[in-house]
Amino acid sequence: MRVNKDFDKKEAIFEAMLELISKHGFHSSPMSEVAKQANVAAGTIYHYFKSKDELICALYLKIKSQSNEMLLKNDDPSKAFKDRFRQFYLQNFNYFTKNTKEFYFLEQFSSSPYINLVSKTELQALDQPIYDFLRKAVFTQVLRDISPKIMTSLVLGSSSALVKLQLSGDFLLTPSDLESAYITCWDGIKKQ
Amino acid sequence: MRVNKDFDKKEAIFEAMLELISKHGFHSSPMSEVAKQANVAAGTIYHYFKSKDELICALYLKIKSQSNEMLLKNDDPSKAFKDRFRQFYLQNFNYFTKNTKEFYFLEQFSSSPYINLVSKTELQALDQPIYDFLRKAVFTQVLRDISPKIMTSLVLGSSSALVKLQLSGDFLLTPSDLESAYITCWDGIKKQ
Amino acid sequence: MRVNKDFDKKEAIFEAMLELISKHGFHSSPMSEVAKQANVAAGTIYHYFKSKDELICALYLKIKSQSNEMLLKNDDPSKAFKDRFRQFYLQNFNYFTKNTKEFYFLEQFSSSPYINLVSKTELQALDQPIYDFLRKAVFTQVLRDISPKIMTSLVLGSSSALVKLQLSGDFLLTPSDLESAYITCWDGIKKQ
Amino acid sequence: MRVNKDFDKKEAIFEAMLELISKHGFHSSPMSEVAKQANVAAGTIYHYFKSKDELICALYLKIKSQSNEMLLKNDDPSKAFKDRFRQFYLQNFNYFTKNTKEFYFLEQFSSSPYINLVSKTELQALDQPIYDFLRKAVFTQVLRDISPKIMTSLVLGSSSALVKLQLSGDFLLTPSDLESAYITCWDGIKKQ
DNA sequence: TATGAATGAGCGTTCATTCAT
DNA sequence: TATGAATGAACGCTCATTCAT
Repeated sequence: MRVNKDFDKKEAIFEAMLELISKHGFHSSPMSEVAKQANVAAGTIYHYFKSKDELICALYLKIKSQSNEMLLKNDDPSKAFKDRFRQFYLQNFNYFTKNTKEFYFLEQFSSSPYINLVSKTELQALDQPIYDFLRKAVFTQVLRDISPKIMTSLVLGSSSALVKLQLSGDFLLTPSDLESAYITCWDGIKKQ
Repeated sequence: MRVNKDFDKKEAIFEAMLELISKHGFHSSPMSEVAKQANVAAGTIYHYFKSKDELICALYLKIKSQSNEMLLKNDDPSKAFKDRFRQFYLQNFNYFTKNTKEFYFLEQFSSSPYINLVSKTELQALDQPIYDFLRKAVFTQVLRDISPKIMTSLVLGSSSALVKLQLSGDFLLTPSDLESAYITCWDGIKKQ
Repeated sequence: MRVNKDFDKKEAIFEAMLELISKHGFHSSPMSEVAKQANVAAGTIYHYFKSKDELICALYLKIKSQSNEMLLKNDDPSKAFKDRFRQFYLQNFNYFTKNTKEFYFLEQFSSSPYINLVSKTELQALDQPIYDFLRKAVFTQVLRDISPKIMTSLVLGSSSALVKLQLSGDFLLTPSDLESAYITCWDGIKKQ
Repeated sequence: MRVNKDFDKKEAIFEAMLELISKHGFHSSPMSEVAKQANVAAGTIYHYFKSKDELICALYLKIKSQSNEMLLKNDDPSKAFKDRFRQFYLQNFNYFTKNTKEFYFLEQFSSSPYINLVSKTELQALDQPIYDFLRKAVFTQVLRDISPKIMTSLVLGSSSALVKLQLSGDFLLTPSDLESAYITCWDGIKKQ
């Protein structure tokens, strides 16, 4: 099937770029290498993407949306919010700790000027589920009364710092370390 | 004077590289442009640094050590730890919010494979003051009993996420927002 | 046709490099000039050769093997060895005297550290025909009983010195000069 | 003393350049490295030599004249010419076999376009002693009646080929090999 | 005379992109 | 659609040479 073939190639290109950038960074990930790893010709990439920048941006949106989907996948709105937050916090750690290529890529991209190439509204749309998740808890007075944007930043910031610590290899977090980290975060943001 | 001239050129090169990378990223900061902005010949850079990579790494160590020094500059050990923490937390925000080039550069560097080019012991030495600042508070039971490494990650992670939020332009934090953020962090990490 | 185009470009690059090096030496034969003379883009050279050094070495092996083939092309094993030797000796002179680019290039290469970049076994294989040509004559007691390696050196050394003399322009060898040179060499190496 | 100091520096520069070129070739012997090895500042070289090319040419003339002087140093005109020739031939081999830097440098220089930078008359003057040595023997009918220029070429060519063979490491010549080589050469050139 | 920091043209090489097939 | 040879601008870097000290 044509569609599947297309899908496969595009997917292979994405996968190759992800692998290369996560490992070597933007400036050591030439298109020729992407082509080689994706088993396509260099020119083929340009049938799917206008330019290297566009490919990288598309990859970012794809990975970002995939991961965000993952993070709330097991959310159960019928549970107590504290439990839902714990589930979310640990899920985040586990997901990126196991999908390191995705983590390294997202970190690099969002810390670099590349981030300015994607529209802010598109970015906000991607973070909307997490944002909403926290915002509702603010409105229902489960969480402190601070701007949901700030709250989202604080939670995600500390959470990804935790992933970075684990991946650095300097410190291996035990399950009980994780519980401590989660409760530290929770005690900070909960309605006092 | 020789020493001053050297200092000036090396400093000018550092400054030019910092400006370029913070604005355009590693791969859009050619040495030729660095030379131009630093008002030196291209070859001159190579009297001070063996390679582009070495220059970038040296710049990282310089900026990182300068900023870390700033963060605890006004620390007053005679005060209550909570106040000292507040001072540190706000100082961090203010410093990077005003020195955006430094912030963008540090973020990019530490999120990229470049970070692997500097020795871990050297990195740890740079973070030692902050690490010690928090560690002592853990030992004196002012803070929760969790690993100082984890605590450092959580605090710095949430703090730099806050800076990122401010610099993104999406949300301008008021002084009272900052107070909320600080107290959120504090309530999380303090001994319960 | 692909094959012919490849052949043409590679050949053109070889030809351009040969011309430049024979005329200006290694260090005054920039790749940009090679590209220009070969009517290809600079980058194209790197589809065919990994580096300048590799191109130069490949060129040496090509020229060396081509010339060695020439030298014994008209050898007629049914003739008396003395006649065969004369034919070989004069052929050598004539070939290099007419193909001066090849001569200058081979001389420069084999006198320079470049020679260490090609494997000795590969080099020996190229000289094998000439070596065998003389070795057999030693074994059949037509030539003096000295090591074929030494004999090969003596013969080729004096022969290429002759070419150098002619090409220097200081002295134009007549046919009878050549006969004298040949017989001088022959009288030295023949079984006394 | 000034003169001695000058002499020392110039000598040190010569020595450094000789060492570098013999080992790495012209294009891997930067002036900065010459300066370092000679223990002088880069600029100092330009007090003694106008340019790199001039330094290299001066070095050639110096080495060439030194070695040529060596080659006939022990010549004893009262002996039989055959013995004098043998002495010369072996001396040549021994000298270059022991002074390999000089040999490699001379070979590289005289095979490269550099040779065109020195005046032919100057070159001829340097080779005059050897030329005369053989010419007289031609005139006195000890040697074949062929042009002394050709004779010089043949002898020196085969002789330096022998040195090359030895230095290549492929074949270690014994004293008896040397005798064979000498007599081969002699039997070729002597009056038949 | 001696220094060595500074220069900048020019080098070898890379790589995003194109286009004839 | 897919290819990959070809392009050439631009890169990081070198190095012969200069000149203020």
